[in-house]
Amino acid sequence: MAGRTHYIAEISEQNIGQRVTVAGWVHRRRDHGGLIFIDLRDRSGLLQIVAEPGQTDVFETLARVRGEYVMRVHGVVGPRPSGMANPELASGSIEIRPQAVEILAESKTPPFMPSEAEAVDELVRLKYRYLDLRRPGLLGHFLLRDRVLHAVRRFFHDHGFLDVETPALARSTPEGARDFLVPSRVQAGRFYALPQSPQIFKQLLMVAGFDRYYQIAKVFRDEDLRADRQPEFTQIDVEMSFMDRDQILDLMEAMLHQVFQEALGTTLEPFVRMSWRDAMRLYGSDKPDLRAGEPLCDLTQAARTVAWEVLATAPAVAGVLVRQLAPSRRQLDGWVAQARQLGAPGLLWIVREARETRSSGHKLLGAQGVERLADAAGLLDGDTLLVAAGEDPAAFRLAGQLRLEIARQLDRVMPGFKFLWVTDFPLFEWSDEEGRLVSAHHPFTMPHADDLAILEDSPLEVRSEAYDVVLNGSELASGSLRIYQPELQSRIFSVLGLSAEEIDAKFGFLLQAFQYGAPPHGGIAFGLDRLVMLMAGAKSLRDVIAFPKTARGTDPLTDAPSLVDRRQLSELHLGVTQ
RNA sequence: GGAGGCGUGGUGUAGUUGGCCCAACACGCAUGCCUGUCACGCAUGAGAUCGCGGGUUCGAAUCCCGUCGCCUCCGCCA
Repeated sequence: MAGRTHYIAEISEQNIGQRVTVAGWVHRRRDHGGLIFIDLRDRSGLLQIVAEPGQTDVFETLARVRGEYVMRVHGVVGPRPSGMANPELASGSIEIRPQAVEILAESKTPPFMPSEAEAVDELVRLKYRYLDLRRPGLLGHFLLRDRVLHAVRRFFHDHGFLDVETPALARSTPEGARDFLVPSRVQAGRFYALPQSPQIFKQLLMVAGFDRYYQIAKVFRDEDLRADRQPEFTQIDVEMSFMDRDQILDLMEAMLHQVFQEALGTTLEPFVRMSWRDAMRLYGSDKPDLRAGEPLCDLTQAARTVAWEVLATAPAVAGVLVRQLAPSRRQLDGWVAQARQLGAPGLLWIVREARETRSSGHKLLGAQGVERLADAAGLLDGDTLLVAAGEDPAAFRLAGQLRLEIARQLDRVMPGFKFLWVTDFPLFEWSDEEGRLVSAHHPFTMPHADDLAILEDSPLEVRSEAYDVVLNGSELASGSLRIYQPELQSRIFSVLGLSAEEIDAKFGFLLQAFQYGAPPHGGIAFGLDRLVMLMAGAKSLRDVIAFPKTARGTDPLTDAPSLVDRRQLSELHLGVTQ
């Protein structure tokens, strides 16, 4: 007896009467003394093995088997006795009557059983990640991840994209996230950086005339972690030449449609497209969650005419609509408290009911002012309006956060996948920390053609040809058309306040490349892990990465990062301070 | 860097207004019984000095100080 004839999921009632050999782990055993049931598990599923005492050697072997032992079972597929089928199990109507069994490996009692629920502390699960990954639920995420990657690769290959690898040992670039550094042994005192993205290389590939590039690229950012941020993660990195923005958006959207169709069997709706400005006005966020109900109301104009000066003179007044609820006073107070916690000075509420309109603003605005705001928001009987006033983006951001929080509280977030494109991001933003303008996306982003004239005079007004894919309130991809004219690139650098020497030292090679015939080009990068996480309905990136890091950046399984010995350090010309 | 939550047998939790707790329950584990279970059942048993260090007290899982670890969020993430 060797190998196996079937994966468990391949065995069905069609195989009744056949001899099969299966191999896997003991998921669970039920020992009745005179009768032993074993649920055998392989990657594909579960199957019941029944041992009766008649065949002594088989029975005795199965009697000493324990959870997570590895076994091979050779036997005949049989139907279960009538009334004994288990509808919970795909193989619930059949079982295997073993003729020979082998224990291939014993197992110590595991710290937790893969057959048990998710309730085990995550630190323990990470320390025994190989056991955790045996859990059918977690395994399922990786089966999905594989299908997604396969669909992605097929799409790009079929559309003429070349899969090209770019260096993992690259040059440190200024701007952006903190780099992971790798010391050079050969070049004393010098460092490589692990790529935050293959950005510069893929642009050089466009200069090289590769025309269409993609890569499933591992990238690294040395920043603090979150449930949806790991220090190393995987991007679907894409770049293409001679395409305008809408052609790129169309093609990338087609890619996602195909991936969802093939990996999940889900047909997506066409993606909404929205400018950054509209996204901020309508949702108070550059990554709106379209599942969380209606957009915000812009009440700034309506508020101009009310009696209360604070509202009338506020640069921005934003309203959150909560339809058909009749909230309790306690609920309303809770939202006000929440708004305060988010940094708002206050929050006004208006509840329109058939007989009267309740509001916390009657004293300040008068009944007329309350009605005016309610009308402007389109408030119907039974609806509630929350009003936040403040600085221009701030009031909308706050209202946007409240919109989300309340939708979650009321369990009103719709299921499904709501995609949108957000376009026309600002080219620059002000950095308080650095006291200068910085690129909102990256310094190679193409400015909007209509705004080139104000590049130097009103840089903060300049829109860019940058675009994001947003899925369910989460940034899934980010990209842009790139600058391909060296002169324009120099203008951008100088608006960013980089000196000629700095530019030459940091980006000289790129600018030089652009002097040898750079095609117009643009691209995008998708967060693969985030995509799989959202598709799987997982709460954390850790659930879709085989060997993830903890929130403090450690790996409890291998105990990385670790100390290294003095000799390794001295070879690298390094000393550790402190 | 900041805020919050958590830390008690292998696992999940209870106990946290100090003494009734050298710690309870469930799962798991061991042994025995059990021929149709599928979270099998029944019985018996082993297993934790309560993250770690210090302090207060006649007495600390429980109070105080410090520290470590995990999780979430803010900052940060071109």
